[in-house]
Amino acid sequence: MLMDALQVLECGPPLARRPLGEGQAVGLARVFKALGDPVRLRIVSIVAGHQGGEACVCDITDAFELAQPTISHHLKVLKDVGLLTSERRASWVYYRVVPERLAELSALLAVPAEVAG
Amino acid sequence: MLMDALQVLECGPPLARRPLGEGQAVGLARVFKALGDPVRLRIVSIVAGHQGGEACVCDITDAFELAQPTISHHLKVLKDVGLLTSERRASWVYYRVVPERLAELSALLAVPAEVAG
DNA sequence: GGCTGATATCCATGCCTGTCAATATTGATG
DNA sequence: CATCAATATTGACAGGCATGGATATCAGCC
Repeated sequence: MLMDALQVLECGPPLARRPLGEGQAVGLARVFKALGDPVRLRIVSIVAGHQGGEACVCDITDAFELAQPTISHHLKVLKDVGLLTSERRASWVYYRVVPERLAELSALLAVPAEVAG
Repeated sequence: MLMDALQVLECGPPLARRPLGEGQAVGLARVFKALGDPVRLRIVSIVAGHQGGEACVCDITDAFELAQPTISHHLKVLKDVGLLTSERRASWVYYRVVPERLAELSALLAVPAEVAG
């Protein structure tokens, strides 16, 4: 489902080199849209910066004044686009970021010399 | 309005170093949300990759099968978050990307060693 | 000043989404 | 098995957003 976008990015040139195809744009837009919410951005930040590179849902929930289902919803969105993975250990579920995914986006937005002047 | 997010990013560490504050997250989320649409993503790509680093609205409109007001709307969104600038020359309006803005996002998503393992 | 082409704004509409209450699921523990 | 804590799912609702038609603005031209 998202694999194609991932594929495209891994060997793809940055944004400016050639116009994005519609399919690639759809896949990428989903990932950016997932980051396009303040709560989700903070979640990624919290998880990425947490001890051991992982955080359990309770850690995240405590950082917001939002209902637990809301946090769960946001986690699902981030997981669906491949930005987070989850692993259950005992009663707790631990989330961690997918560094490759962030790296792809970072590379895509890296400004090539032609444009940067 | 968006200057604060810009400010924050310019000297800020990447996502994982410390949890994003709510205000920063709101500003950044707006930019990511602007990129969270396939049409807008392609627009940025087209403008960035266009001859001379700029494209007029007609160039962009021709690349889609969307009504002109729709393209105009997307351009406004991208401009409002600081990803594009526009300049009127004669009858045409030319848009260009703001490289610093892309660079900020790219840097923010760059994966630090702790997380990349 | 009128006319024409390029772009922006306004308005309406249908769809998407963030939020939460209620409920279900899952795992540990007694 | 009953219970409790942690997390996910469901359903509903309000606000937001992408789209396009109609219209306005703006620049060049006759």
